[in-house]
Amino acid sequence: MPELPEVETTRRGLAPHLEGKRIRGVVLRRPDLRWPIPKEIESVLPGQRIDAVRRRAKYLLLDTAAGSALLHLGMTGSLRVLPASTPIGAHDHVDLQLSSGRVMRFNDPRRFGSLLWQPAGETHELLRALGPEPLADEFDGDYLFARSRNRKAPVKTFLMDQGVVVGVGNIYAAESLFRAGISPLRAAGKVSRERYAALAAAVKDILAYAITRGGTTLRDFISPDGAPGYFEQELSAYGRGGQPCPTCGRPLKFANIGQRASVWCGHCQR
DNA sequence: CAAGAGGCCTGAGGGC
DNA sequence: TGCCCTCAGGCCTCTT
Repeated sequence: MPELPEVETTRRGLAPHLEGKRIRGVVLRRPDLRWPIPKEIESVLPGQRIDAVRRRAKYLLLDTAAGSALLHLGMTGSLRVLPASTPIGAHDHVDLQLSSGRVMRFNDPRRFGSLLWQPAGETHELLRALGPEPLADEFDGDYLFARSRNRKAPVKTFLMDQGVVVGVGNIYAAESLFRAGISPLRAAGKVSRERYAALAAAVKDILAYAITRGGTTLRDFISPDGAPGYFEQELSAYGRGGQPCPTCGRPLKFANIGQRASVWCGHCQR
């Protein structure tokens, strides 16, 4: 499930294939993904040149002079750059035909992903309420401390709120809280400034490192070498419920928190 | 405003 | 071997 490192890895894989190329045509095999695909994708995008491939939160933005195509990978979305002759497979919903002769193909079995449009100079509604980027300087312990006062929701839920900070999903929330030694069940408003400093540092370290590993869950990758993500080999908590804590050896606890599967160490995380 | 629940969607995996 | 059920979960939207 793509979180920030996977989306960033995708962006880095796509950029050399897309930047400076022109979009020759768009093929939509369904009229909608999570939301209806806006008409501009077919009426405005063809003929545009892609000036840059950017990432904001878990969205990818393909910038053109007319505006930006917004892509979200949802749970199961993937983007690949392929020879135009590559046969269509199941769940291949969208093609962008490139002036290089290749196509960027959007595959998404569960269709939680989206393809949207943002006119030049405007910010799409869905991007407006997003919190800061976790790797930006403005995201730190003091910020988390200030935002969390009087919040009674579990700190894990708070950390996964995209209005608080973007890009941290279930995997990296579990790993960051483990690293910082904070119980995911603790009320967000009851975590000290010092411990939030440790948490912010853990989020930054883990996300940055996961990016260097190519993310956690990308398998069908778009780069020419087809490299998958390797970070899953280094997960301490996520998906390891019942197994020994890497630090103290006691069995890791497992429960749903905020309707999300959660794993933590009842001894090391308080 | 905050918090919790519902819903979207399909493949994987377990049980029988 | 094959069917059925449950689960996975980002994140928007609705309800309380």
